[in-house]
Formats: sequence, structure tokens, C-alpha cells
Amino acid sequence: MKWNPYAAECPTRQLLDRISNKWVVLILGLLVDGPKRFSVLKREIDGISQKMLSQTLRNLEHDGLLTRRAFPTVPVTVEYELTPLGQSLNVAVDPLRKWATGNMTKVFRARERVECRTSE
Amino acid sequence: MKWNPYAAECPTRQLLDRISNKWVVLILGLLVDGPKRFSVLKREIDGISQKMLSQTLRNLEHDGLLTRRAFPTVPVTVEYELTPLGQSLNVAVDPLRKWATGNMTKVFRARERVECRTSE
DNA sequence: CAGAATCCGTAAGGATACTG
DNA sequence: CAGTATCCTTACGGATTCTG
Repeated sequence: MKWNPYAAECPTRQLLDRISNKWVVLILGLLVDGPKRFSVLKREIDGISQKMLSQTLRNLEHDGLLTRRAFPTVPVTVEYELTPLGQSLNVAVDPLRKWATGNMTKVFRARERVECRTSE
Repeated sequence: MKWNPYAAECPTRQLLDRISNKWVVLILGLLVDGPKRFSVLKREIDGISQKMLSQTLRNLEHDGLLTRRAFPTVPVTVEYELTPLGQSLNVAVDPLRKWATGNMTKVFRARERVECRTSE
């Protein structure tokens, strides 16, 4: 079988759409070194709504990238942990996170150049 | 200066949002080995509208990731080519494309497992 | 605490038509 | 050919409320 995201109907196109997403990238980055609780993730990802967080987590669980474990404490505690598949995806998105932080300055300079040109 | 995409107001958050996008990933992948014309890109990325293509290309140019060159032919010819910065971004997103095609089967299996569970 | 459910505004994005 | 402009319809995603 030959997968090809350049074909509109190929499942890899939708998969690519699912995983190329800032929330996915940020969540995976936090789960690299061990499981974390819902509220911890929410606190560490500044600005994410609980709707987006739970929705993204559900999708990731559905696709086998992480596991959800609920502990019958009072109140309930829930932990999310990367599966081996999720770990491998994190390896793939890690360069993206690093690129963003590592090249922000260069992007800024490029934007300034354009603004100068348009103001001429 | 310390960039941190986990902070909502950090510019790297928006940058990450911009580059974590299926169209960006697909376009960059096509421009790795040399410049390409608008119509060629449109044809090779099945299902992309010309609106999304031109919009994404404009953003990428704005951020210094590619250059646009128009040739005064009749009708006009336009070529897009990666800048060194764009090349470096492509290196960062390349693992993502490969992950999607390389793990589609595993994701499918994970989804089936969930569907079995919910139908019980 | 960890969500599900609802409501709602905005923006993403397709389709179509028009231009240099 | 390579767009821009417009319209229009989804769905993304935030805010709020409610529950085990």
C-alpha cells in the first residue's frame, strides 16, 4: 500500500491535518518525560481552553498516541501518558517546536523587510 | 531573550500556529528540490483551492520562507522557491510528513480498537 | 478535579466570477 | 497563467454552566 498525503482522499491527508496543530505539538512536548494530569497540562499550556484540551486529548487517545488513566480518588484524578506511538510522533514534531523558538528572530527580520517595502 | 510557545502571548505561539498546518507542510515538501510554478503546485497538491494556495504562499513569503519571482511572459509566469530559512523549516517538518505516511496503519489499528470498545 | 454540554461569534476555507 | 475579490457556509474555538 502506498500512502500519499498529496492525494486529497488519502487518509494520511487527514492524519497530517490532525497532527499538524499547535495544541498537539505543545501537548506532546509536555508529556515526553512522564504522565501528567489534566489540570497540570491546562496550567502549563497558557491560554488553552479546557474544551480544546479535552478535545485534543480525546483525539490523541483515539489515534493511539496516548493513554488515559483515571484514579478513583476524591475528586477524581486523571493521567495522560504517551504510548510508544505517541513518543515516536513527538520525536517528529520536536524539530518543529525547536525551529519556532530558534528562528523567531529571523522571521521577525523578514517581516520587517516586507513592511518597509510596502510602505515605499 | 527567551522564546516560549507555552506562553500565550509569545510570538512563537503564533509562529507555531502558522507553520503547523497541512498546507505549509505539503507546499514545503514540493519545493525542496527547486522552484515551482503556481499552477504546478496547485496541480500537485490535490484538493487545495487557489485561495488557500495563494494565501499560504503569501504568508510563507511574508515570513521569509520562500521567494516569489514573476517573469514578464505572456501570460505571466510565477515561480516560488525556498529561501535558506525555508529550507531549514522543511527539514523540521519533513519528519512529520514521513511520520504520517509511515504510521497510518498503526493509527488505523488504534482506531479500530476504540470502536470495538465503544460497541460493547 | 476532570470533564460534558450548550451557546455563540469569528474566522477558515470552498465556489464562483472577474482581471492583468 | 496567476492571481484578487466576493459571497457564503461550515467548523473552530472561547465562555459559561452543570455534573460525578
